[in-house]
Formats: sequence, structure tokens, C-alpha cells
Amino acid sequence: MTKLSWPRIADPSPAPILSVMPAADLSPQFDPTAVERDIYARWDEAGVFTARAARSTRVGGDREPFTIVIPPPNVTAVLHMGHGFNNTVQDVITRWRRMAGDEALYLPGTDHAGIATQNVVEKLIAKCGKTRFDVGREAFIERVKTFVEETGGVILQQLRAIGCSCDWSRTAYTFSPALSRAVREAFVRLWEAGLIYKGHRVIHWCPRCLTSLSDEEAEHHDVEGKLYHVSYPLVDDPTKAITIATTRPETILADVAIAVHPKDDRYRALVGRSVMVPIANVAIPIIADENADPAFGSGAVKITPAHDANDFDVGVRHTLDMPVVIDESGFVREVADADGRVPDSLRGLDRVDARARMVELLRAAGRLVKVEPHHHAIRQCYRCDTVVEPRLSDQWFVKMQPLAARALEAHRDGSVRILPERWEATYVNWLENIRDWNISRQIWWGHRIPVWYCDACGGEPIVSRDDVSACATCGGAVRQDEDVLDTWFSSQLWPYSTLGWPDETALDLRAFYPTDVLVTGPDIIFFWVARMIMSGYFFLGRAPFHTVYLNGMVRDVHNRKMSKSLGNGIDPLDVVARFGADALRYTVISGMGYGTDVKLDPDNLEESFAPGRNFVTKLWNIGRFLLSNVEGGAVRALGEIDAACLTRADRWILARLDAAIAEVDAALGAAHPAAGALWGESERYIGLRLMEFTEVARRFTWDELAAWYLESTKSRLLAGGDDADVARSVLVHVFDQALRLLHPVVPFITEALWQRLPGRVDGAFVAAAAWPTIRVPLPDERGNDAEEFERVRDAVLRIRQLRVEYNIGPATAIAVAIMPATDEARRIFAEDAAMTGRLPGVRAAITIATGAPAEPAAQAMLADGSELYLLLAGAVDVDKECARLTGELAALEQQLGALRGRLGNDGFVSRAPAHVVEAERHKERDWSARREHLAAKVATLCGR
RNA sequence: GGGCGAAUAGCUCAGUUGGUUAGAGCGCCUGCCUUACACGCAGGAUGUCGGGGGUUCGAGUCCCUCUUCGCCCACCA
Repeated sequence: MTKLSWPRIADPSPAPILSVMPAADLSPQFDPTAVERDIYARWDEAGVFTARAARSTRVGGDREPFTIVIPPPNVTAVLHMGHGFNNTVQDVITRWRRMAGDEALYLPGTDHAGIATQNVVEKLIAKCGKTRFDVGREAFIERVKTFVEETGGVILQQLRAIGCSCDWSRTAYTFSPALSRAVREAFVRLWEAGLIYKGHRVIHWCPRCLTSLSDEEAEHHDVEGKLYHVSYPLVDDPTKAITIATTRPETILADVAIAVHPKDDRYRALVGRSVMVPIANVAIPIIADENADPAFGSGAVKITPAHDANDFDVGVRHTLDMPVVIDESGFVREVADADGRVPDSLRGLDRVDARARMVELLRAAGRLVKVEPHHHAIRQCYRCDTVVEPRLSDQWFVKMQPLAARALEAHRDGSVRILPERWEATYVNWLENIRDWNISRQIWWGHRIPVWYCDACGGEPIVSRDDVSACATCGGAVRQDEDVLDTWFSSQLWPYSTLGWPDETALDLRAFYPTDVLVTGPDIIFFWVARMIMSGYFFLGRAPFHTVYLNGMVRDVHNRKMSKSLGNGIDPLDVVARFGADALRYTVISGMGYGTDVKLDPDNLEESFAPGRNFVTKLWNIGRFLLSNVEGGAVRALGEIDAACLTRADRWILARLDAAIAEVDAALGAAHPAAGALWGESERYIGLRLMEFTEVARRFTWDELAAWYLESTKSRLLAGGDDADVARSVLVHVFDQALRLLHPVVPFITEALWQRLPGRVDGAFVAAAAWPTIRVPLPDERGNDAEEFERVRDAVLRIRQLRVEYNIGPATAIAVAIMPATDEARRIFAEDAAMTGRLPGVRAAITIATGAPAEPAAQAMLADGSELYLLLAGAVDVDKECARLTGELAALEQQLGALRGRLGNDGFVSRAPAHVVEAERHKERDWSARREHLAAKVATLCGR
């Protein structure tokens, strides 16, 4: 495998791992630029991304292989947002599988990109006023090679900047000697199977690139053109004429017949007679052919076999001449079999000018009947947008129908699934209507067609795996076919040519083929995806992958494709420089619907990437808090903690972690088909929901871990002692697991933080750490702990709402009582509040269990400005509920009382439970007596 | 001409097999610089789920129809 000399990243400093993020760097904001490059270099050096073929189960190892081959970017490409998006998806999936224990291979490489690259270099030499023909074939190819070696592959370097975990030791290139060998082998085998042939027919020709194109490379574009109606006089009766309609009057010069439908009564009598072609002044027959549509125009159509694919077919059916009047560059002249047809005034004109002049001539000759506006489609070169010219020429073709059959079957039997599902119809439709593939190009940059001709004996063409230097028959000189292969011919071999094929014993090929998931855009389903599947079956008997994941496009806020020409692109490296690779990755993955486009605003990067930037900062700060509380001391592994020591909050967060893991696994789905090699109906369209995966991980990390659990540990940590140690163990465990879940999406910051977790083994990376699995429940685990924690949380939420609702500021003291929401409770409560004065009043009431609005009776008492919250517990098991909540809130008071003086305006949520403030501030007010009173009341209400 | 997709909060989008009060991020409003985080915290507002019709006890979700976008395919000159 050829390795181009890619520019290398500056060597990382040899500092120890911990220097990645020294303690002093625990600033409020994460500085990605300071650590990303360093972290990447460490992964690279440690060989984290290097797949070991010998470990694949397919060659006797103990790990499932998992392979993603990169859609090779053009060797001249620089990273744009589309790559940033697509490659991030590939990397997220690869990192997930690597952590899940697969032998994961993310295989990088580039495509020599025939026409595209040749165009780039042609533009370069054009600056010196030269064309490739001035330079000559050999020298030009050398020039391109030099250009590629000097500037090519930049994109591979850039992929590192966005964190792609490619196995660089396997970097491939479609034009390397190894892959070139694969290309020849493929050509020869197809030839031997009778699937490659040379055909003489009308193909799409780009007059600017000077090459033929495949049907797929000639893209349809709607235009507002004109339809010219032209009358052709009958030879034997010039007073009569037949009128045809054409969008391309310049091709009239190459007309050889007028066709009418055999059943068209208007013209039946004319069939067999002749008309004069205007301007060209040659007589042509009127023929009957079903190609003519009686309903269109006059029902008569001119036949120009050399300049229209349909007309060519008609020409073949009727063995008509095929004069050519437009040359390879699009100029009108008598190219072949057209002597005398082109008048001097048209000769040498470009086809566009020729059309205008032709119209003038027709009008002057009185043959132009009318011109009307006409909406129709033209085809343009997909590389340079030049309107393609149908051109009669000799080209090499691949017979596609035999190949398509198996690819269709692959869809039917579940060997290959396409996500999102709707694209499968597109795939099937194309394969069912497939046409032969023109694979020869008249350019110079590409794999030369391995066919030689002996002019001396003029025998059959010699198709050979090896270069041929002399004719085997006569010993004379041979010459190789001038054409090169369509660049997609080599691309179709990519999933196995990169693994060592055609050497079928190659270890990589045996270990990693078939690959697993192909991630690309739907725009190359035909160019690439379908052809890989077809060729994979033909050459190796197996589909090259079992899953095709088609992601959307990156668009701007006006829904336009991002492109250089529109100037609406976003440079991913800009984003990396400003916000970091993680922010970029998080933003695109979390904002990416299933196969839908991602919209970003190039004029407002700040806002576009806010989701990623914000999340990364949050994660960083969770890490700051946590690390500053666990560093410097031994933290026991969770497994070493006596389960009886775990608090309700501990159990809750552990339960939430399990739930998050389960949801993440569900969102990602099965990495491989469950049974054998086929997707079953039930699992086929499930999985790879990366947005959902990211959202679950975010919710756990931010809304649960940071917002509730972290807060709940503060008092415990401050209090110190054994319980603080328990909290530390749980914190470290849960954060460790969260970092693992998040790592595929935000690899750099998770690695930076993970490296600092206590208990990490030297040389270990989260990038290679085990994917989280559901924890085995502890033996004495109380099943409803987690729910009970949520009850308390809900109570706090209600208190907060009421505080705002009734405008109770932070200075106002609060107390909490627990009562069942029975009529009896309300009565006693009201009496108590109104009469005894021992409960000074009520500001608000809530019911915890139901979350229902404040009780009217309680609300009625709100006006007196007093300070008490009443919690009405409306649970089914009132007794238990009251006891539980009383205990819980009391415990929280005790715990958080230690935070005296450190409390903010609010209660538990941001800093501590509100009622603790009360406890602290009202100590002197005989708080304990009041609590006793409340407890007694609760006991009464609960039926004692 | 054929096919596919989309239309849900100001914006970008989730809503799996029809089932409590339709969600998230960004933005917006109010109050907070509270020793992890103002790239933050607390609270909040905003939706006739494109229009119309139908099936159903029940529809954002299923059916029909219309409208508006977008994409793909296509030899009607």
C-alpha cells in the first residue's frame, strides 16, 4: 500500500500523561486548543487506533471485527463541513464499537479522483498559458503526481484535528501500486466473465473536459429553452413540407431521416418519400418508427443518430448513416460522414454560436415556422457544469444487469440494509432500471485501461493483468489503449482493495472483510454504494458491508448547500480553533436528525455551535468540581463499598446511570445482524440513532448527575468522614461511566478528564476503555430508593415554583410540614393555623405525590404574610409516605445544615434545601418545638 | 412525466408500534456573579402539530384530499 508523504503533526512533548491537564489548568473554561493535539498524539503513539488483524474472530482471534472504510475524499480536497459531519459520524460509530470490545478498524485514504484532480492541475498549468496537450501525456501525469505528493492528503491531516480515530498505518490511495493492481485484476476478471465490452454508441461527452461521462456523471438540470419548429420540403414536391420541432437546430446538419409514428395517419402517405434538410441541402427519407410520439409537436421528429442517444437507436434499427457535425470540443464542422453538409458560415463555430447562426439561416431560408419557449432538461458535466454533448464514439462498457441482480437480492434477503429506510427504494429503483456503465475516460489522470492492440496483425485486443510489450502472435509492437478508467471504477473496489485484495489470503482481507457500516451521503448511492455492493458480490461473493447509513447534507440557514462558490461554507478547522473539535462534533451529532440535513449559520458560528460549546464547558466544570474533591486521596472502587452505606441519592444516581446505559444501547442498536449475516425484519431499521444517543448521555450528565446528584454530595463532602468517602466513590464511578458514554461524541475532553480520575491505570485511555454495561444490582438494594429520591426532588421543585409564584424572596424563612391531603387534614390544618398561632401561617401549599396545584383551603391563608410551607402528601400509602418524607427532609436538613453561611438564595436545588435556611436562621425561635409539633400532627393525621 | 421526503414553539429539530398535561437545544422574559460552571443557576412564556375531510372511545401519529417547499429519477424531440 502506497503511503504518500503526508505532512506530519509536530511531535508531541514527551511529558507524562498527567501533564495533559495539570491541576493549575482547572480554569472555568476548557481550552481545547491547549490539549487536543497533544491528546491525539498520545492516542496515536499508544496505537489505540491500530487494528490488530490477528485478533479478529475471523482468523482465530477473540474479538468481533468492526470496520468502517472512509469514503475516500479526493486527494486534492481540503476539509469542509460535509466531511466534518460525515467523518464525525463514522468516528462516533467506530469509537463506540472499539469501546464495546470489537477489533475496530477505521480505514482512511484518498481517491485520485480522475477528472477532478486533472482539472485542478489543468487550471494550474493554464496560468502559464499551457494546456495538457502542450505539456504532453507523460509530463502531464508527472506534473499531477508531483502536485498530489506535495499538496495531496491534506485532508487526512485535517481529520486528526476533528478527532477521527483512523488507523493511519493502513492509509490507502486509489492510485497506489497495490490498488492499481486490484483495478487491473478487476478489469480482467470482468472481461473474462464477458461483462466488459467495447461499444460504439452515443454517450455523454463533456466538450470542456474532453472525455466521455457515465449516465450518472451527466446531471439533469431544468432550463427555459426554446423549441424551434422547422419545415423540411418534400424532395418531389417542394411546395409541401413536413414540420418538425427541435431544441437543437444546429444538429439539423446531421439529420438523416424524419421519423413518424407508424400508426400516425397524418403522415402514413409520406413514409418512404424524401425531404430536403434545410441548410445542409441533403435529401433524407421519411421513415416510420415508434420512437416518434404523435402527441408531441407535429408528431414528426428529425433523426440525428450521431448527436442524440435515441436517434442513434433509431439509426441502428434503420441502418441509417451517422454523420457527425460537432467535434470533440463542441465546434461545428464536418467531422465524419458529413461532407458538404456544413455551410461555410457555420463551420468552425462553437455549438452555441452555431445555434444562433443556424436559426438566422433557417429564418432567412423561410424554413423557420415558429419558435416557442420550452421548459426542458439539459445535462451537465458533474465536474465542470458544461452542457454535455451526446457524442458517437467507441467506449468501454460494463454490462450491469448480471451484477445488479445479486445487489437487488441483497436488499431483499436482508444482507444489506440502508438507513434511513426510505433510500432503499431509490437503490432498488436504480438497480432495476440499470444501464451499462461507460467506464472509459479520455483523460490522462487515472488507471490506464489494461488493453493492448497490435497494429501489425490487427488481431483481437489483448487484455492483460501485466503490461504487454510485444504481440504474442507476431512479436510486433503493441500500443496500450489510450483511455483511462472512470475514477469510480477503482472506488467500487475500495472496501476490499484497501484490505489486500486481490490477494485473497491477505490477513487484513480475511480479518476485516466484509466491513460493517458504510457512512456516506445519499448523493453517491449510484456512483459508489450500489457499485461497491455489486462488485463485492462479483469479486468476493459477499456484500462489502451490512449497513449503509446515509446522512444528510450540511446546509446554511437559507437551506442552501454549503459550497465554495456560494461563499456560505464553514471551515471546520475554524470551528475547531474557536470552540474545539468536541464542540464541533457534539453540535453536529446532537443536531442531526435521522438522515436529515444539518443546518448551520456561517455568519453566526457563536450561536451555531453554542450547543457543543456549552456542553463541553459544562462537562469540564463537572470535572473541576469532582476532581477537586477526589484528587489527593484514595478513592475506593464502587465495588468495595458496603452497599448498606449507600444513601438514597447514591442509589438514585446509580439507577439513573443504568437507565441511561440502557437507553443509549437502545438508540445505538445492534452493531451487527443478530443471527448469521442477515438483518431480520424486527431489527432491520433500528439503530444508529446518534442524536438520541447523544441526548440521553447529555440528559444524564447535565440534568441528573450535575443538577441533582452533584449538589446532593456537597454537604456530605464538606462533612467529611466515611460518608464523604462513599460519596467520592460513587462520584468517581458515575463520572467515569458518563465519560465513557460521552467519549465517542466528545473524545478529547472526556480523555482529558478521564486521565485525571483516581484509580486510572497508567497507559490506559478512555478511548480504549470498556463500554458501560448495566450494573449488577447489589444484594440488599431497596427497589424503590430511586423513586423516593425523585419524590424529594419533586418536592423541591414544587417549593421553588411556589417561591416564585408567591414572590417569596430568599430572605424569607421556610418551614416544611408533611400531611396527607385528606379533608381531615385540611380541617385540622386550618384550625391550627387560624386558632393556635403555633403555626404562624401559611404561604403556600402543594401536594407532593400528585403535584396538583395548591389546595384552595391553604391558598386562602396565603394573605397573612406568614412563612410556612405546607406539604400535603397525597400518596396512596399515606402512612408510609409521611414517615418517609419526614425522615428524608429531616435528614436533608441535618446534612445541609453544615452549609450554614454558604447558602444562596434558594433551597436544595442550587445549593441547599430551603427549609435548612429556615432551620439555621430560626434556631432561636424554638424550631425544634415546632418540628415536634408538626411531627405530632402528622402522626395524628396518619391515624394514630 | 414518475417517485420520495418535509411542513410541530421565534429558529433548528425530536416525537418507536395511535393513549396521561406534545419535548430538546438555541433564542426570548423575570430574578440571580450562589466558591464547578453567567458558555451558568432558578423560574417563566410561546404550539388551532400546514389547510380540509375521514377512521377511532381516543390522531402530531393511520386513511383521503389540497397547499407550499425540497430532493431524486427520466430518451419525448
